[in-house]
Amino acid sequence: MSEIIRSVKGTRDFYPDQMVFRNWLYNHIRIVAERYGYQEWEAPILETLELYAAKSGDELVKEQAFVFEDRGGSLVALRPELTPSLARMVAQHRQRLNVPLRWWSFGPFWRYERPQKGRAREFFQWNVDLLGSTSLNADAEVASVAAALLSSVGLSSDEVVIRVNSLQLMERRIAEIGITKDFQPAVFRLIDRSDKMAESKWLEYGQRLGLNNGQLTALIEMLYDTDQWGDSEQLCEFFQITEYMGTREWFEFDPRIVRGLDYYTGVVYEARDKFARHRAILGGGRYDNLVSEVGGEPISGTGFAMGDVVIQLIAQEFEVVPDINPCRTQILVTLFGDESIVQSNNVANELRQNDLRVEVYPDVVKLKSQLRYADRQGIPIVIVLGPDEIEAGEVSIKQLVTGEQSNIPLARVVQTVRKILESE
RNA sequence: GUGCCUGUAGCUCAAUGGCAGAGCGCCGCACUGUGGCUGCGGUGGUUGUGGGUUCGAGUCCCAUCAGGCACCCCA
Repeated sequence: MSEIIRSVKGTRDFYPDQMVFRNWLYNHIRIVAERYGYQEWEAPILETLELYAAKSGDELVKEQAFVFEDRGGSLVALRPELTPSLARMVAQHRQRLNVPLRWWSFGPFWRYERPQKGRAREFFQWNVDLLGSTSLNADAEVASVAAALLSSVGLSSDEVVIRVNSLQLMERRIAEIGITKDFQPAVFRLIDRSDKMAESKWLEYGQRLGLNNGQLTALIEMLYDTDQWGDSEQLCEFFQITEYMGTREWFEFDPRIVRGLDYYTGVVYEARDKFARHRAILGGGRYDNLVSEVGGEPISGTGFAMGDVVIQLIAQEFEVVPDINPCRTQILVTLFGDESIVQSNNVANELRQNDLRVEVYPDVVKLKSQLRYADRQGIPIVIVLGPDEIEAGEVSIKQLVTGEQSNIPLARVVQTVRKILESE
């Protein structure tokens, strides 16, 4: 045998037993999103590079996008995020869309980075956005959808927190410290790293940026001031609304949250496990200018994205993922010989016409092997159909969990199987 | 792109520079028309690849490929 061709770095193979998690997550996502009135949508997986060029931040486009030339010579990118596509689609059909828009989407994304814990090059991402409202009700609602999902999958606010901040508040604070506006992006990055770097390194880094000791001291003091959200009307209102929405317990003010994407303009947040041992589970916030930047009429939006990788790590860590059998088959019909293939298929078809999920064993092999297969697949019922049963116009129904087995007339197969399945 | 760590059976991992092993899995038999459990037997390998040092390399050295982790960035 020649060597097995390798999969592409950073991609993951989803065997049936691994699809179970993704589908489980997707089901929770759909139910929660619909509960809040959000509609599912999807964008192309390929977009022109131009779409991302000025909107997503240099790093994401220049370093992390999968970019290539198509056969016609145009530069296209595998989408590294969804929000620019959202902005484009909204801009294209602004007039016919009934605002406010509440949209959600779940699909694959690609970023060319070194795979590591919580990060893959191909990943799935849930996006939730509300466009056409500048009210903090919208921010609080979208963030509450995030909280509702966390709750829905079985996590608690003791395990996961959504840390919230306001970019306006931060801008004000930074100005008060005497840092000019052009330093702001660099200082945001410095703030972002404050819990990652050792304090001495962090101070060094701050000095390199040109901050003096007084400014650094003031900055540190600000970063530890967990009560200052009271100075932000925006945040006061945000927290107040989450109270009304019944999700207040999930949120916490954190002055160190400044999101990396360039297009955020207002309230921002990210969810982490309580002790921040993993990467962010989800991140989001308000973006006021995005749609106008792709050439549309200005429309304000707020939304978040959640990747599938970190939430899986967290869900496994807190043991909230149920044990689901990837095999959904309810009944296996055995095959005894080439002569009895008619009878086996007749029984299977009758069951299928009654909405039951049925397999017929494809090969004439020992009954032992057929039963062992059913056992390993976790199929609860086996219908044994051999010469004796056929002769008598019966089938033999075996329940693998209890080992019980009985012969019944062919005409009563459906009702008997139904009864067994209902009693489980 | 930078740094650190790891590559041994299908899987998880052992093996002072000196005969490549265990558990699990898989296959068979006990039980030729009955799974799981048990007992017995069997299958398991170019030690990632290439080179070097050595009487002798899974082990040491170099290169290379792959994977993991961290940085960068971010879901």
